[in-house]
Amino acid sequence: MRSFQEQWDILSRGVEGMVPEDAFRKKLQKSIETGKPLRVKYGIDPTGIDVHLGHTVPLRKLKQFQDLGHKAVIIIGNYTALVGDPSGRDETRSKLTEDAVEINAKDYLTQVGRIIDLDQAEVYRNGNWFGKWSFLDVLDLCRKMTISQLTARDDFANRLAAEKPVYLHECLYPLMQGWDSVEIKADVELGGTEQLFSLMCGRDLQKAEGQEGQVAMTMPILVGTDGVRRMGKSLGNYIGVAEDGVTQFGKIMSIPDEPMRQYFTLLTDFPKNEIDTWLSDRFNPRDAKEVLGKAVVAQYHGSTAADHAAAEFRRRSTGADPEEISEVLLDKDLLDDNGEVLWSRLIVALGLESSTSNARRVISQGGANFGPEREPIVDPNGKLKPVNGLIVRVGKRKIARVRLEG
RNA sequence: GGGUGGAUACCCAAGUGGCUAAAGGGGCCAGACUGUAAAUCUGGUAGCAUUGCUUUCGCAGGUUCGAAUCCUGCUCCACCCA
Repeated sequence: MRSFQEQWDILSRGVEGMVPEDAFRKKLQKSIETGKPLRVKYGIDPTGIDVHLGHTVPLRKLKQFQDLGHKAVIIIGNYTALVGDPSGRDETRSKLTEDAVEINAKDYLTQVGRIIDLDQAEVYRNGNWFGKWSFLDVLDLCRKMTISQLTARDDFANRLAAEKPVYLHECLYPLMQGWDSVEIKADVELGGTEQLFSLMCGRDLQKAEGQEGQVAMTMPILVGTDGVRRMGKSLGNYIGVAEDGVTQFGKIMSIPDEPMRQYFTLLTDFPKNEIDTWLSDRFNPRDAKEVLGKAVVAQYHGSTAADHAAAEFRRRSTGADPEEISEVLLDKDLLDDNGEVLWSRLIVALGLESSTSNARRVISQGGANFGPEREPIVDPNGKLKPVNGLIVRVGKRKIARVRLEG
């Protein structure tokens, strides 16, 4: 087992807060002395299906614990998912069915397995215990918190101030999450900064049950590809771990410069001095972003794929077409008696635009071209006689090849 | 139980009889510029058989030459008082 200082250096990297910090030091010290690994909890609610880089921030931290010999304990919040975490939310989450939650849960674990060694981890569903509770048990749990404690939270306070609803079941969420810690006797719980309330709730409940009380280790919220708002699926600014390398790489290249340091710190293992070098004036931010992109893609697809993604990106940035162009079989019904087809219809048929109106728009704006010479398509009412293998481009990214029948 | 306010396009939000496919903002799309980044600027953003036609303003009816706007009923939501 590594020394205290070595572990501390790794584990404290990129951490927003440890509450309380000295408790963590003690726990870590004790773990080293006794050889007993820390139990590190991370809970996820299977509400969606795409694990994105924002989720990987605490997951990567969990992996670091794991690599240092500690025990990763993953809680699948199949019961809490039915409630909906109000943290960081300005509105109530919608309810899921139990079946949907279970499907999501399995899918989640597959994706989480890309980061965590699941064989070495303990995985629990909190329905295991909550499913057996009686109403009396629930009431007993409610006894542990006051309304004023709840309303002190920004999430709720803001919503109340904005005259938006706060439901009773949402108030139970932190208590449920906290109780999970009691059940699994967590030493540390990981979460985003917005989770602090729930994490501390776990600590309080544990102490009330005669346990030591976990340390809340909060991780910064990763900003999304827009560089402004938190990364999230519903905001459309996320990079999914299941996405292909070329897509991931392209998205990373498209982030603003400002969040680069955060991305480097939270998503890669580069030592700090190396990150400083990349982000110094001596390097073009573009190149630094490329390093970042490769490092991230390599984690999910391997270094070969990362190199390929970077090369592919360069190809496109020099104006070349991508290596692989999707081919679309053209329905001959679209052709008129002369064997011609309207450009606008062709563009829709190729899946480059969603409606002929959109296609016409993009044509009249000069956003479409075709053929090896990239001849512009200028007339929204124009037609052509399509040939096999014809390449049509819309905008900078959308491209497709025509295939005729036979 | 009582009262008040609300439901408008992807989202927020104006509009209270015709000039409204519906202001403004966000998002998104295209173009310019660039490091194919961001920022900025320009244009666009219901559909179609596109100089025209059709559908859209919670739902269902009604009044009117004409309704998102008026009337009736219904559904849903929030807040306040108890």
